[in-house]
Amino acid sequence: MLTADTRAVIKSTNTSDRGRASIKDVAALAGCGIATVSRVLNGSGPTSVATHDRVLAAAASLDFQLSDIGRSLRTQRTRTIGCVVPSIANPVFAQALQGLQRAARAAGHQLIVSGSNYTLDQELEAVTTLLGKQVDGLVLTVSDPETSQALDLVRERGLPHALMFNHAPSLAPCASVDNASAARLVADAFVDQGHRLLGFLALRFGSSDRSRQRFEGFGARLQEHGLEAPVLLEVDDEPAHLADHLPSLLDEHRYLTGIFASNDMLALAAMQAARTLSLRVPYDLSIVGFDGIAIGQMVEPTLATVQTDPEAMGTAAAETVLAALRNEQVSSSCDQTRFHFRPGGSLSRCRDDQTDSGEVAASPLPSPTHPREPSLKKD
Amino acid sequence: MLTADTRAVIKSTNTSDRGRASIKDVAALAGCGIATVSRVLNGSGPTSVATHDRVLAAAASLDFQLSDIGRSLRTQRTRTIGCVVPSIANPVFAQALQGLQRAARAAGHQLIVSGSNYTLDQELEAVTTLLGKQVDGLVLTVSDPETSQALDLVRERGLPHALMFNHAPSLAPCASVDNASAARLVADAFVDQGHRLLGFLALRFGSSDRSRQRFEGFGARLQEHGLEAPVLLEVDDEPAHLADHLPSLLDEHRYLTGIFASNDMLALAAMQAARTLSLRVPYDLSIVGFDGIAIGQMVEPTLATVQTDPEAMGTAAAETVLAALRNEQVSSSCDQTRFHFRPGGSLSRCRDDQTDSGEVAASPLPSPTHPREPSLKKD
DNA sequence: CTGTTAGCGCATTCAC
DNA sequence: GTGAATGCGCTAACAG
Repeated sequence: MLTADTRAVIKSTNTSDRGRASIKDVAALAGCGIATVSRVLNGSGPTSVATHDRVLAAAASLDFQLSDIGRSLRTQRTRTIGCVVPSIANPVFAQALQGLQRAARAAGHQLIVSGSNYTLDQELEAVTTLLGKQVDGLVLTVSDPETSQALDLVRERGLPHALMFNHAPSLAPCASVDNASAARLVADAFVDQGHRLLGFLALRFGSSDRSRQRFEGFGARLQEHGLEAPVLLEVDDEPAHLADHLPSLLDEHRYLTGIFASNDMLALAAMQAARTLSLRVPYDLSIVGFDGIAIGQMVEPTLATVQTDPEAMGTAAAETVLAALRNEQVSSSCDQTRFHFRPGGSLSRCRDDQTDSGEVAASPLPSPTHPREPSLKKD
Repeated sequence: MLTADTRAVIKSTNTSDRGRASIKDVAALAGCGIATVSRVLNGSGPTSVATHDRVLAAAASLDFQLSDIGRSLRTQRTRTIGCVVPSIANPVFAQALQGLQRAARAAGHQLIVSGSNYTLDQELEAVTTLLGKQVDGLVLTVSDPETSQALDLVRERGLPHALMFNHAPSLAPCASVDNASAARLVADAFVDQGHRLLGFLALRFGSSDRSRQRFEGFGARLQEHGLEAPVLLEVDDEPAHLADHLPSLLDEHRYLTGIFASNDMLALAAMQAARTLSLRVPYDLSIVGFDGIAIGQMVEPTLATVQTDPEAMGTAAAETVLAALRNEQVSSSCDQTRFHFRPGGSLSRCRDDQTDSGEVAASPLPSPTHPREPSLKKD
């Protein structure tokens, strides 16, 4: 009969040779079978305290860790959730990822993140790769749920999934805001301030359902106010080129008194572009964004925007797929996150305002003639 | 001898029953061995066009995809790189992730991202989990390379790795900027503008080597200019609570004319806090940041800062571990990314400046008395 | 050119 | 309580 010590000598095949220790090494060192090691380390099944301790000691001395890929192959679960968003660099998605991460981690899952750079092929490629990696679930923000091959693929596979930011309850569970309704609030805000000539600024309008929904809500509400549809200002270049193109775009539309930007990053970029043109925000041009990212409140003037809760969307999306992984029934297929219009210094009364009915003229309204500069230069 | 069709009937065990098809199903459908399927799908080894096509057809009809976990178990490689950063929500890390992602993807690798929330235990936990997942390599930004258990663990395991933002060439390959030298530039900039009473603002100073290196470079250079060491303003709360604590912190130190913030996010938050206190930036308080994130250029006044290239750091870190994965020799153990001081509206001449030597007094310097409010309210 | 075989590390059934 | 045996999906030898 072999003592534990003797066996310990006999093994020595795997551990030191190459890479990390395997469960066999631990079993050999502890003088037991691999099944026991598995049971101890997983806390499954009964074990005597004696062996329990021996296994733990052995594992510690080898600083052994069960291999996830071995387990995954066996259990067909990876404890991993895939996530693809248009851009990690956009704070709005970064915040959502934060929420996702927290929820996933709390449930013992890791996140594999992929960025699609707002393109359809990278979107599909990312999902394909993720499927190959056998993620247990998927959280996506796609360019357009109605036509997304990526989403189709996931649905075919029957993998637990949820959309973030996208709103398409009939296609997939989603965590989003009601973009159209939110955009209507923006229209109201502009109209309240006497604006009539408005533009809608979007990045790659054609490939973002969110942009379109916001545009439509905005336009529809404007028409209800008896105004014309907003002018669509589209930038479909690389986000990096924004600084180049935005100023000329704004310059071509100087007659506009207000611009609703499809998201806060764009709105901020527009504010910067306006400065380039010596247009003063909000006096010469009012700007409203969408999302409510933190930096919007740090700039001067502060950015008027639709305040949403990206982190909550991430959390909600995560909960949806986590619930599905636990085989729970998902109650609502659609998590509508709260939102509200958040006033800010970037939106003020229109200088061309002609309305005499002072009913809504409660906000501080600068006289038609303005001082040459609001702050930086002295006169 | 069985025809392909007959065999196709015989299988039917796995495919439709449960989950996805396996390589066996494809082999059966194509009427060949699994090895051939593997060869065709991987483009390894020779295959006749005939079987090649049959396999492809079979795979397509089952919409089969090779399982990464099967492959990983066999090859002991996961084509996956783990990454842990303090916070996904900080744009500086988001940008770095962007660079990382691009490089990793180009090399056929995925990224598993984890946030440590600037805490040591989450840092260690994240790395442990990542090791369990058998990532091929690791890219980290740790709180302090000298003492990080997480980094120790990785080094013990002998896994290819690289640090981002951290600068500790003796411990691990790293992609960073020379924080101390960069901070000296900031000191010069402040002194050039006649500032003498300066503060250094940091978040969790004790647990960030980057903060400390910047503080030291800043302080050392100030002393070379014959000035006192900067006052250390430390915020060690949750980043979310910044808005609460920062104003009172600044209020306690009204005598300071300039503040060097450890990073741009903090600097932006400080600018916001200053507004809360009706302190005008830069006239009442000059602020300089560090990193050079894009939003810094979108705010008004623009943020003076040290311009770095986070994306390049991500790329460099990725290249380092990718090279190691290809068994290439890493040339330099340390990739110093370029940086430069970037002037901005948030830093102006000190109003208390007593120097008569008007040599550098080129910047527009407002008179000691200012209008009551900069912009938003009318008087 | 192609099929058979042997594990990779693990969880799990089934005896003991 | 515990161990031996099986197979998850795949790639790499090795025969043929």
